[in-house]
Amino acid sequence: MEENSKLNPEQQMAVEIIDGPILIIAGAGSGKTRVVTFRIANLLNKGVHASQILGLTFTNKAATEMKERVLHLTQSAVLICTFHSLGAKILRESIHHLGYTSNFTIYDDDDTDKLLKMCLNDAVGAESKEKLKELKTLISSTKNSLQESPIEGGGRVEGQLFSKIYFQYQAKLKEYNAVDYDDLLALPVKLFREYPSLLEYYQQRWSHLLIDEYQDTNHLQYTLVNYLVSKSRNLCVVGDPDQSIYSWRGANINNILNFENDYPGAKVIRLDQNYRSRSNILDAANHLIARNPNRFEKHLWSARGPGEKIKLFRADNDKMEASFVADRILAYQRQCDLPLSQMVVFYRTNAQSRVFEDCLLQRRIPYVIVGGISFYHRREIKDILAWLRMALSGNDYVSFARTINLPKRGLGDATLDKIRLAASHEQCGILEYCEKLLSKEIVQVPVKLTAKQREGLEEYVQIIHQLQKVSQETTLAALVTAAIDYTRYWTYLEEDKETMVDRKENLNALVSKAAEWEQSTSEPSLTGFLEELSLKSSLDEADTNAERLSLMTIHNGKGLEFDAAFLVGMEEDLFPHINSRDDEEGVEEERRLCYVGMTRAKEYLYLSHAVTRTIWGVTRTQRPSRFLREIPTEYIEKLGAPAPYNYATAVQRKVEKPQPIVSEDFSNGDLVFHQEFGVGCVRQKYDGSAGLTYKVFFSKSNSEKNLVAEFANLARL
DNA sequence: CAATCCTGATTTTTT
DNA sequence: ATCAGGATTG
Repeated sequence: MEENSKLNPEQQMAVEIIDGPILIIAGAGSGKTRVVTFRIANLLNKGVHASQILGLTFTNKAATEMKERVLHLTQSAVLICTFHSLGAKILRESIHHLGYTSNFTIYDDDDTDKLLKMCLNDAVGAESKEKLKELKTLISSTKNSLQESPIEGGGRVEGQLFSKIYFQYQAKLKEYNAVDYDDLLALPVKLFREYPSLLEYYQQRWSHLLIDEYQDTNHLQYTLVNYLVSKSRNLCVVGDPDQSIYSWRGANINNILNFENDYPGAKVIRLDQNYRSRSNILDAANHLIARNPNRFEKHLWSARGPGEKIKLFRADNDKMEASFVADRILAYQRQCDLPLSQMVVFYRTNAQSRVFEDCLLQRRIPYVIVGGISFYHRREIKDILAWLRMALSGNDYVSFARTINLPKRGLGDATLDKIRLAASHEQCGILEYCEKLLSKEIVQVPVKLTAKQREGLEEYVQIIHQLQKVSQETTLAALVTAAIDYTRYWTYLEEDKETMVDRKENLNALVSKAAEWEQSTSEPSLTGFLEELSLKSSLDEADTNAERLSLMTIHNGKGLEFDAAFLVGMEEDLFPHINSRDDEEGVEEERRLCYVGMTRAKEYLYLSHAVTRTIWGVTRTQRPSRFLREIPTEYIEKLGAPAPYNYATAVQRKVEKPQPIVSEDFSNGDLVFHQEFGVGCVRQKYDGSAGLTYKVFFSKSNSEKNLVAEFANLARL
């Protein structure tokens, strides 16, 4: 919809009621973002100061988008951020009350896993994967219950063991001056409880709150918000119970269902007009979701006309399903002028992407997998960041353990454990302990080191000192470069020739990001940079404008829309997933997930399933998903085996046997094909350390690779 | 302490 | 089929 076209009456109401609690039930495609933007503009018009408004979202992407739209409409900068970065902000200002310092580290899942493993090891001397997983959820549930003491677990982990580990885990976090993701929400709540004056300060600071995707809030987020608005009661929440798909992560759908009870006198506004989908698609989705017994009754409608029927395709096997989808996509692109960026393949599990990738590669259809491993979770990036964290605090044992043996310094697990325990006894930070140990200062529990180990540790401590010095006097980008240089990280990378070039590229990208970030921030600091990176996900990097087909899990599709959507693998035990099969609430959530997937489509929706599917090397016979039966047949058109699209087969034949060319005659701009990486574009030709090298951009991975000409295996297209 | 083989697990993952 | 982490070697 156009930015300045008229709001419908419900949208208008949602914009104009600015005081008191208000719940906006915003169905799929009902113009939610627009309403939120206009609402903020209206608040500003009515005299609310920009600094008093706080908007909360779940993803950085959503926050950035909303911030930009508000800026565009009103020229005002309003604080719109994720729940977790709000938590981080509050803690940076006030965490000293709880005995941490304000430059605390934020641990991601990787880091907390390592910490938890340590605790489990210390407690029972052994660890099992299953227990680890269970402990993780128990810890998270404890924090979500707002208890200081561990909750009862119903599983294999004994209460006493869990209790011990929980306290250990929490104590270690504090010792290392670190917080986990849950702490970013739980510790502010703790502050609000224990320091009423602090609470009052934050209540005054933000007089008007706005929460997006309220159906996905967990108890911590609910409580945090509840504290903040309990005085002003100016709370506007936006959400759709039918799109609640994160209960397995602790989201509580009751937060939105009980809103009127929690905030008496709340106004409820329903946005029922869908501006996105053709009514065949929307009505089909409505019928499906109506099967869920426990829900807020609502009925979305569309004025966009019926459009085409939903296409249902039954394939003999998973490979043929993928070929069908790929051929349809080519046809849409060439015959209907649909850009690839307006099409999407949705699947239930990540493992399903593989067969599609192969197929798209063969047909030279550029694609991108949205989600997956984030740039910031790559090993080399995490390594360098761990060095920087050490330079920052020196207490962070997890980062210490990550970096101490890079490259090998003869300090393995056994020695590390000794050092850790000794430092703990000594009651000093890990770096401080190492300094003492090396300077032969009296330590109560000295750790015996071999000459080689001592030398290694000396070198390590010296590097940290150098980095600390550099961090005082130079730019962030230079600091990151220094971290790479001083640690001789490139030498370390060269041990693995296979991955070396890519990893180096990634580190260069990290330096660029540091420089960029420094430019765009008013008060750049290492702490701030590290925080930004810990709170960033792979989704935030995805750029949806490029001319590429998107592949993603349905979970990752929430909030997006496409002209054509292909919902694949509609089979029992895959979707609904086998792990949800036996419990009614689980199936309901799967059904909501299906609803989310269907309502992403504007014009064309395809549902497909395969009769046999190869999973983990085993071929199984699959039954069609129950969801297919739950959609009335009047909206569906069954497709027979499709005539393969001629162009596609022609291209496929051509590409099936690309001639590996050992060649030095590519030039910038040449289109090439690589067996593994797919279609690419030559960006640069230069003399690398390993010989003549091409820098090629591959659309599949959305990344540049350096290929040594001799092994390039490229075919010109 | 490091290298190697082997076993076993593989839903979704906003932060 | 694949890959990460564990146990077992050197």
